[in-house]
Amino acid sequence: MPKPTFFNLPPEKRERFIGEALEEFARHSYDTASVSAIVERLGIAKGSVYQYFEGKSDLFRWLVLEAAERQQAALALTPPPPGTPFFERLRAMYRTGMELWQRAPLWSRVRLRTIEPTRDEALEAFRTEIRRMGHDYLVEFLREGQREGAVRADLDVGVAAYLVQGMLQQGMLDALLAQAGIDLARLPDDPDAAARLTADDVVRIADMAVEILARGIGTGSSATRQG
Amino acid sequence: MPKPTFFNLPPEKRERFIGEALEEFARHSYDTASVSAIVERLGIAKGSVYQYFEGKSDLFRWLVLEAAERQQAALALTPPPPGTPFFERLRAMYRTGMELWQRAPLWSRVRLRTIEPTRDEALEAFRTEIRRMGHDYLVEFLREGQREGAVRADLDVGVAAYLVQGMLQQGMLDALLAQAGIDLARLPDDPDAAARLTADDVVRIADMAVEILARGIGTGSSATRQG
Amino acid sequence: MPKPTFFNLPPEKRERFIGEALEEFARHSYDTASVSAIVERLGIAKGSVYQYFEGKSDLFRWLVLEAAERQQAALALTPPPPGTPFFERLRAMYRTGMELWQRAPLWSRVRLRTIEPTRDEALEAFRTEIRRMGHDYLVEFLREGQREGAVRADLDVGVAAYLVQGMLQQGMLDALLAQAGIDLARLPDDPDAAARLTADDVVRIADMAVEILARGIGTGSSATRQG
Amino acid sequence: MPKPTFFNLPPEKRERFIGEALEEFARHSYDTASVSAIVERLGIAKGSVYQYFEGKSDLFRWLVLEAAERQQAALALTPPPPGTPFFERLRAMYRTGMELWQRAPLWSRVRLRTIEPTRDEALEAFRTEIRRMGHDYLVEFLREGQREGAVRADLDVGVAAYLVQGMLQQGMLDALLAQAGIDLARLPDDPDAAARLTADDVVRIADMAVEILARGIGTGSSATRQG
DNA sequence: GATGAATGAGGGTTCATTCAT
DNA sequence: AATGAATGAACCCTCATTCAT
Repeated sequence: MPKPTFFNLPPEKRERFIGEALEEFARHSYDTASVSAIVERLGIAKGSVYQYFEGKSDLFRWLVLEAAERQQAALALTPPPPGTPFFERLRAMYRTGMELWQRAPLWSRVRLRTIEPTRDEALEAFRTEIRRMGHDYLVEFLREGQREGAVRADLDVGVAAYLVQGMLQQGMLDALLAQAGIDLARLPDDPDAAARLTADDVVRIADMAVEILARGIGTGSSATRQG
Repeated sequence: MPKPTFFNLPPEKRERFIGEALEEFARHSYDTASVSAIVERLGIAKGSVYQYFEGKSDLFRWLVLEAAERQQAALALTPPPPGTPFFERLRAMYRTGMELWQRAPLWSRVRLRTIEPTRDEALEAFRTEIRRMGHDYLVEFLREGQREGAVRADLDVGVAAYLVQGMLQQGMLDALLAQAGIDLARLPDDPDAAARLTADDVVRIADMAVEILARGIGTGSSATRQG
Repeated sequence: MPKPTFFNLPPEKRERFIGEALEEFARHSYDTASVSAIVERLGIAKGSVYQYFEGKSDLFRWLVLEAAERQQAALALTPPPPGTPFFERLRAMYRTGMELWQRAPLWSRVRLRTIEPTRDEALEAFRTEIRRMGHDYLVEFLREGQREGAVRADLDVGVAAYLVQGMLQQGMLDALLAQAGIDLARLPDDPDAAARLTADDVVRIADMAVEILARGIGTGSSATRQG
Repeated sequence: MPKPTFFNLPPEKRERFIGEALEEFARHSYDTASVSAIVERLGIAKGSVYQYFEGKSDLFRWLVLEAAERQQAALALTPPPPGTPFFERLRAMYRTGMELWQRAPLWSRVRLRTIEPTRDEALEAFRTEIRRMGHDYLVEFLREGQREGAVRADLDVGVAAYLVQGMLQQGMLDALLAQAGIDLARLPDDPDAAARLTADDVVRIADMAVEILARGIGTGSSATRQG
């Protein structure tokens, strides 16, 4: 976690720091990201980073957690009204997720850095924990769908959660990037690329994914219709 | 591509070399993999690597292409008989893919290294090309399904291919690893972990994925039933 | 020397400061001791150290001198009655010294830091001076012994002083630590280790050293008998 | 331990390397010695050090062990004839030790670096082991003296060994340095200072130490006479 | 064909000290 | 009087690559 120093920074300076750190870790994996590169772009002394954070891994951890929190906050902003059918809730969730990708692609990218293993053994525990939380959340969500009769009761939700997550994480990301005509590696070079996607593109892709899932794991009793 | 020297190597020596290089790139991303580590384990001179290959990226490229070829070869070994329904062909394809994971997890792991961007700019073109090929292949496969009336005609196969690939690449991999009780990062430490999966486990997961897809993107006219 | 600020400090705060600084320099040599570590444990600002002292070396110098003064004060507390034979005075001196080790091992440890050379050239003059004083004191003490007929008259006290000091400084320290079952490096981690020595242990070791010296450099005219 | 690379080095280059490394670790404690300083003086690349040794601590360990071996070898060169009285053997031992100090003061200095604790936790085990061996050797030597009737039977040799070692290690060293008119810290700056000591000086100091010990711990039955 | 010593830029991290607040 | 952010040099170590042998 950041040292108090970090929060005492003038907001403008802190934002600049976050911006550059975010970009570095969005652009490169944890291992290949470089503290030196960050401070060079910022034009500050290398030692300063260690006034703000315990070290590279501390900075990384904070960015990832912050990214997760911002995602949570965005999802919590527009909660579906009570009684919304399961797959509608899923659709809303992923539309929101994709809008986030558009508005803050770097944060979303860093959020997904937890997928990749690291050479830093101490980070692996953190990574595993974050991943487990994501999986558990999805399992519980699918179980709700089963209780509501929307998801097939015979589905092994433990396994299904991985498949669904794969489609919604890597799959939708790749689809979006292809639509925007940009490669994952180039995204931080051109963070506005995501913003150039039309709302229609985003909605269409999210809806396609949800429809496939609705048919694929749904009972069919509450057929989902596209907007 | 390897220099002639590499192919002139005594087969046993070449195999040893491949084995260690494979393990290094399975264990670590391109950027974090270490040529030094490979030669150290092999007990050969560092310069030898540069007798066999142009350099690190050349070695990586060859391993990835070799992995792809071995996968192709395995798929070509048991071609489905003419007339096999579309989703049966998909199921066979992914069962085979997963059996490959069990038999040769390191090759499969290296094959997927192309998902990750790299700091080596020169490699990015290669990576993009490989990925495009994988995507194109899947798009064409889905189009076949549409022509056969097995896949919904209104599906945007360009987008769907990404979703399907996400589910079948990251999703099935995660599901398999969870079943084997091992983390992706630990896989090369324990290459036998994959082998400990029962054939039943593998079949069950592959079939679940294919069933979800059959319902999700299929027309329902040729419903797939599990064995 | 400390700035006036240091002496204006509330006594409790000053004591805390001394305690942590003492521990740091007891635990580590001058060069490897860390000002940062001290302020971190104290929870005060780094700049404060520079309000109290000129810098790291100034702080170190003061601690060493203070340690020497406290040792002097302890020795002066129980002066041997006039007429006490030479080796009895020596014995009393070293018993007291060892009791000090028990009561205040950290101060004693810092006192001996002057044995070790330093990278800080400016400190070397101070270190040499302190060492010279210790040596001169011992030389003078041995001369007294000669005048009293207790120490052999033909002894080159200049050289002998070094030998005696070696036995009594490094030798007795090592013996004591071995008795306490602790290594010098671990002493500051467990300052109570010294306190666990019984008075008997201490007396026995001090007496053994003094007896060896009495026989070794004494005239034998006033044979020393152990209590 | 050094890598093979080190032993494959042209002898002249290897000697230069040893010389500079030796000087650095003679001049500074393990913690404050600097790999950078060594390579700078040698005019070689920093990476080269890591071709020869695993790292700083590996280099240090080797130097210390090498120093111990050279000392052993020197002692073994002139074994006392059978029947030599105990304190004569001790005297010979320490005369040899001091001649070594004269001929190779840097090696002797590095040998004693094991007295100082280190911040490198991994080194502490090595240091403790080396120290224990030295102590054990002296204890056994004193026991021999007891068996021969030369050392008082009632002496606690475990404790006495520490006292003797203190006198002979720190004490004789300080005496020698004072005689040579040089400080321990300045020794590596002027390695010839030791060589300027006359043989008489050395013999006189060693003999004085042995005589003190002979009287101090001896039975007096085989009185030692000075040459 | 094989070697392996040499390179030197780059990695993350620690530190005592300064100085504007 | 106290703060604590900023500095920047120094630390040890790793790496892919080269090239004379």
